[in-house]
Amino acid sequence: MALSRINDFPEKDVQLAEWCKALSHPARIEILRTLANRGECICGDLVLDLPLAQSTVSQHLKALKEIGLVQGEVDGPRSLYCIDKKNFAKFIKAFGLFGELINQKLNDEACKVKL
Amino acid sequence: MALSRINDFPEKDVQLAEWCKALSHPARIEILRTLANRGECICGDLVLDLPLAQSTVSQHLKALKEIGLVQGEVDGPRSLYCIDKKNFAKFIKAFGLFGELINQKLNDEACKVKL
DNA sequence: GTTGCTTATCGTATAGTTACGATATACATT
DNA sequence: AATGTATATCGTAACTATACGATAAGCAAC
Repeated sequence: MALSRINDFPEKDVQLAEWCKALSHPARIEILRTLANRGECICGDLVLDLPLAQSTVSQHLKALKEIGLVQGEVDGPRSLYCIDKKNFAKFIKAFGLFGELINQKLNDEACKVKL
Repeated sequence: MALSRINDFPEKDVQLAEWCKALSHPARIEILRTLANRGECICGDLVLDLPLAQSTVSQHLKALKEIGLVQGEVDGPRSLYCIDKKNFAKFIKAFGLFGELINQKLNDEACKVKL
């Protein structure tokens, strides 16, 4: 790259883009859904659920943790994960506002282009 | 990669992941918002709006078109773009179902892990 | 037909993502 | 202390994304 231009964009949009990137792989979607269904999971539970190697699942968990959508805690020899409710709610809200805004405009003003 | 495992995941999740990937860059978020606000745009309008070169904007538009969130049409020497309302609505709906499901579970069953 | 304008595509460089196996680390249990 | 279990991290490979400039392609207007 010539250099990333990410920081030339509004912070709010950068944040929404990052959250969406967290959902841009089906494994991470599955992980979040499983964590929601079970309340909490150890890494090994998720490995059984997913068609991926243990190290790969651990990597996806790390990504979700860094983005802030899950929390992790050491529990003896295991690691216990759960969804970070507060940040997840922020994400849902930000996405909702974006979607609402667009849907509203699309209703007001029909798209004139036909392909 | 050892080989992509994307197709070992449920089609529904792969689709949602792809739509989210479309929003995983702030330029594409901006493009969608601008298209919604103005109803339609030519590529050059978007280039003025964004801190990116013309070829880069064209690339982002191509990506959005391939994913199905925007439509494009040739208009003389220009290209006219607008949001693909139908697919955008599908995306919003799929995302909403995912978010709802998770929020519901998070309310039922508090996350026990604290970090 | 030539000029000018707009956009797409090509070539390319760099950075980031996804995936795995192997290994290290950390704790429990014997 | 030694062994076993669970997970994180390292090393690595392949692929994908981001970005730009340069060029090609398409159309309008002269």
